[in-house]
Amino acid sequence: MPKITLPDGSTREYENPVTVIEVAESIGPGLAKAALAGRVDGELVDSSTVISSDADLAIITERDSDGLAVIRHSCAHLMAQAVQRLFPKAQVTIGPVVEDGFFYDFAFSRAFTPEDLQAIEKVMGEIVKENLTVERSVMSRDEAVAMFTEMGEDYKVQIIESIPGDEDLSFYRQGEFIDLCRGPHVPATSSFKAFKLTSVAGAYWRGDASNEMLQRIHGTAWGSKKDLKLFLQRLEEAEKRDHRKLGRHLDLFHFQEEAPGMAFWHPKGWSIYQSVQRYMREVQDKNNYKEINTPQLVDYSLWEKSGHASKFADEMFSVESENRMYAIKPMNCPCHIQVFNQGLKSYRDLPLRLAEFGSCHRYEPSGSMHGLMRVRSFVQDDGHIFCTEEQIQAEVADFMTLLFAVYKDFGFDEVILRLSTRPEKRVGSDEVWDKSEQSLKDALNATGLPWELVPGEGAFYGPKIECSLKDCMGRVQQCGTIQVDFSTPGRLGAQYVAEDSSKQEPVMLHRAVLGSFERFIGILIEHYAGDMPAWLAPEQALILNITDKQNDYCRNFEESLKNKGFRVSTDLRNEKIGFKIREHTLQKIPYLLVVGDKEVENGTVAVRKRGGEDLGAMTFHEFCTLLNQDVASFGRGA
RNA sequence: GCUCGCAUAGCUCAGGCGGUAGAGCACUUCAUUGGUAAUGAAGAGGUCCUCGGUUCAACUCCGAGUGUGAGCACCA
Repeated sequence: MPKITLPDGSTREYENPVTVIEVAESIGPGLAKAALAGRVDGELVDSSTVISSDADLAIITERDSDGLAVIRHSCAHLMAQAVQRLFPKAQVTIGPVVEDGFFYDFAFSRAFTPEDLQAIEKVMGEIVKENLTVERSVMSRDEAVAMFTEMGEDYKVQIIESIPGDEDLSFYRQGEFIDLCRGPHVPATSSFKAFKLTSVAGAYWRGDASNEMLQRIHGTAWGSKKDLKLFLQRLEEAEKRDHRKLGRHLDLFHFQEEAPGMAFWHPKGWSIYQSVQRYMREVQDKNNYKEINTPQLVDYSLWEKSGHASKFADEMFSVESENRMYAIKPMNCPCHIQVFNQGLKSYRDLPLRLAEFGSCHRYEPSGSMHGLMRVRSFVQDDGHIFCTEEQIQAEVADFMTLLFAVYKDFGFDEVILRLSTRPEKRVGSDEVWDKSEQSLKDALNATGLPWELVPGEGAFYGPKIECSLKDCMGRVQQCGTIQVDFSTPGRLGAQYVAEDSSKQEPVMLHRAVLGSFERFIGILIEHYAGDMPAWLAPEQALILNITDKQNDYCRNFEESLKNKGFRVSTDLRNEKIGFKIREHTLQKIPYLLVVGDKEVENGTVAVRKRGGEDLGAMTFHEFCTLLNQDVASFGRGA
């Protein structure tokens, strides 16, 4: 006689075991119709699940984020069924839910075309109309293997064989289609209201490049047609923020065939770059980093000693000159150790924080390059902290504080934090790994923000924290990082004299706040959709005349603002004011200063903000105050 | 690197059963001195990514290369 407690705290008693859907029916027919699944004592289940003892129950509908996940997961099955109706020889593999949608990977003799996608979508619609019931069943591993072998679904057989233990497996059937699945799923194929197949691309079986390539079809599914439309609009808006597009329109940088993966920075883009660099230099100074600069070309032997040559030789650019092999530096750490190694270091010198805006080159795989986000030539805001084991924790904590302060100035409040811990192949004792992982964990916990643990993904020399931001299409881009390294200092002979006059190896912390200037600026452009805040804007204000009678006044005003250190220019062309306003608004200049006879007479400028807001007439002094305040606020809260 | 797609004027894009191409914006010139998102007119601008092949003829068809897009793999 189960007693069901609903989310609002009310309870209902039933004579006999009931299903989720029966409970929904007893509450109301509308809810029963909308029910997609249930959550029983916190666990997601099918709406057909029988509840036989007292339980907490929530009815899941499309309004629930879990409900949306159920729809999407079921939609992946729907798509697989449609694919197999159209292409009986296509084998199914896996079809999980991803952000905003789902995908399913198929093994098929050829790639699917956009026309195929349309056909698949059409068949999906037909299956929805057929209103097939989705039924759960349970089978033993052996039965399942036999069934899929019989069906010729080799990939499913592999999946089942790789599931450990001999627990029973659950399956979902709708019409002629059956798939191995944990569920839960929607009760019937009529549950789908809005879906769309978005793209097709190759993907390796089991994510391993040595395996064959499958065909991955991506789709999206929503609780209503309206939500689907909103999503598609959101995608369109996001595309407009693409830094590659804005980089061209705003004349910031370009790429060309002769230098793949290497940006040509134009005056305006370089201005942003320089502003970011000036800012970082100041931050580093304030935080007791010593800035250095090291060679671009270093004899190959150093990379052999550091261990990078053996691991990354294919990704390093090398140069031969006078029978000597050099590598263009792919990273700065070995060079920083060379600086550390000059002169005898004492424990009193630690922690020693060296920083460099270090230009690096890496031969990134062609398919991995992406605008400014992943390039072959980039500059890191690199830094290495040489310290003792005891100092790790405080240094990591300080770094995280610094990083958040910087991100805040750039207008980023949402940072994705991840901790990558010891990989299988590693150097250093477990004790040391315990300690360094713990230091990083403590630092992460101290931020008070959620973070994700990624076991086994650390570098071979130590664990790391990665701080990522999202680009306009929701792709996660790693920016800041801090990594503990117990290995490289030793390999390259770094030592300091301890209190007991013994020689000790320092611990090295690799750290970067922005990561690379290129990627970070790419992220910034997308974050602001090109509307750079005043402190970063290449041109902070532009003075516009109405007629050429005001030219001298405009030039004098420009000169005075430049003397105050502002980035200003004039547009005195013989064009109508509306035309010039439009043009410079499209160029996203923060302030447009209009000067006509009225302003000349009163010694003012008419200030128009980027968004179109009219701030009225201002004197030189008033405008300076305004711009100074704007610049001083950085990008906080923008 | 892998799968699939794409490459035409500075930019955004049309176009053609194989007979060397067009629009809008930008650019140049002229007129216009106009108060907050496009003044009008005229002009100039292209080895249709590169190299091979097929063909009387290739920007168009085929192949290779390069770059690029989406996804996968990689990311010290």
